[in-house]
Amino acid sequence: MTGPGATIHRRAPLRACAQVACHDCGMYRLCAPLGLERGDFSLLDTVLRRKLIYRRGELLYRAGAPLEYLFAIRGGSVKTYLPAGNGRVQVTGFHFAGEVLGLNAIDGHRHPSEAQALETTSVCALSIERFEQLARREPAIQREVIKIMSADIRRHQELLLLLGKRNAEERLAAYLLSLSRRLAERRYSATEFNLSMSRGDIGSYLGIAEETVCRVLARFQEEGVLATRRRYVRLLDLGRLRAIARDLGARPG
Amino acid sequence: MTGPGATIHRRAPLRACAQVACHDCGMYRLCAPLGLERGDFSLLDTVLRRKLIYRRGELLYRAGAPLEYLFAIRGGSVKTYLPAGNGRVQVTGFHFAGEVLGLNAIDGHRHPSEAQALETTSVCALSIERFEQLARREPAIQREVIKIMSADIRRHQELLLLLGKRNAEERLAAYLLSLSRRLAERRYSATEFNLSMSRGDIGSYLGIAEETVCRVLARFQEEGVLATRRRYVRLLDLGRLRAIARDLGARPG
DNA sequence: GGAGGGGTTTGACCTAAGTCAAATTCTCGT
DNA sequence: ACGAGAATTTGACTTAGGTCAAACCCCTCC
Repeated sequence: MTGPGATIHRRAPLRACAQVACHDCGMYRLCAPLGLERGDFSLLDTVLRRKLIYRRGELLYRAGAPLEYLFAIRGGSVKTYLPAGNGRVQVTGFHFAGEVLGLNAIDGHRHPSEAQALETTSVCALSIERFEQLARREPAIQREVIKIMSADIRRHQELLLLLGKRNAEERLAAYLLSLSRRLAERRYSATEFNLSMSRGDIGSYLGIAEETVCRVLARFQEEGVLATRRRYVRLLDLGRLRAIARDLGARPG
Repeated sequence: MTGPGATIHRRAPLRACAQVACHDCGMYRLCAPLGLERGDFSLLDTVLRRKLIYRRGELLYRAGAPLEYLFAIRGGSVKTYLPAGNGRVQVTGFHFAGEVLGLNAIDGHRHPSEAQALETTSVCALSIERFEQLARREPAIQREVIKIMSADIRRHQELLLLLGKRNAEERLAAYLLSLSRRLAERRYSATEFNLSMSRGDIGSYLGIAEETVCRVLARFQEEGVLATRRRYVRLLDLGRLRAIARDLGARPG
């Protein structure tokens, strides 16, 4: 009754809850020069914030708040979003273990966006003052920041393309593939995972209505491209999904 | 016959064709430490590219090409865009005097987007090798790069908001206000200017069809919000335009 | 375990904006 | 100045996807 392609009944196995090792973390190259791994706890205390665990729904920072810490996600996931005036929000990204948050506030020293934990999430928080002191001395750190920001810009550009030029099916297909790729990079299954974000979040991120997300997922399911049950997703036909996304996930040269 | 609010007849006065002084250029803080202003031409030659003038339609760089130069726009305007598969493109930005192009290629060392002159445009081109040599020694340069990239990210986020959450009228109103503000910063008129980009470019940038751009502009004209004749635009009611854009241009704090 | 509530799904309806096509107006090179 | 071609505008028609509303399904908390 639960063979490949069949509808998913009952509850699916939950994701493993592993955290990234420091070695795999996007902030590693920032932390390493600070000697944070060597157990220098007096320094560690001045750099790290106390609260390192956020529950589902808790905020890492508010939009407009002064930049105090850079956050590296150790485990869990976070959404970032911009307030869009009328109480609505535009989700600008979903972030997983190993990613760094807060860099987009570096020049204004104020967070342009807000960050909220999607599930229980543990982070390393790096004091911005400390960070800047050290960065001034250590050009390698700055070069890392530039790399991270550059990658950020590239991701934004892909999203721009998605929002400007793709219909709902293409957006969702590209989204699922991107998720799949990012999870695979973290050694999770590329074809079977739990979404930590709601349909509404996905819709906001992709610029489509919540209901449209549901409808397109239903259509994909009818066509045998994937199976969903609530937040659990199994991708059944990656080839077809890529065709729908028109190779947005493909990397040239 | 040509009073305020009236239709524009015949040809409108052309914009003044001033270039920014080095002092007002976004690359100034990058150039200054290199001593480029002091007439050190032997250094200048190793850093600057020969061709400094691009005609309308000429490319500054192609998508996928290796990063060779950073470009600072001295005068004129440039559009950047991503190839979107099917031969179509997504315009990702319009750039004016004082802005720096190419930074989004810094970590990949390949241009993710393509840049094309919208009119006769003069630039300073800074060799990336030279730049990186110098940046390694001079942390101040890197800090400037970080600032410029950070501002870039913020602009992208505003655009994301526009593409994800606004209808055609709101997008166009916000676009015109943003143009107006940027031109005013460069000491042009905030209410009267020539667009250097086509309706198609605007539509691509805003994620709407060329025809929709025309129709919305026509509607604005009927309502007395602005007057257009071809690429010449006069904003007649900034208040109303801001209301339509729902204060996207407003700066909090 | 039952009530409550948030997230999800589905249906009906409607509108903003896309597409196709043709007319018109400029621009630019010769 | 002229002609070719590009950009813009307008119209007619179509449709993807938004909105509103109701049902449903879990999950949590008491």
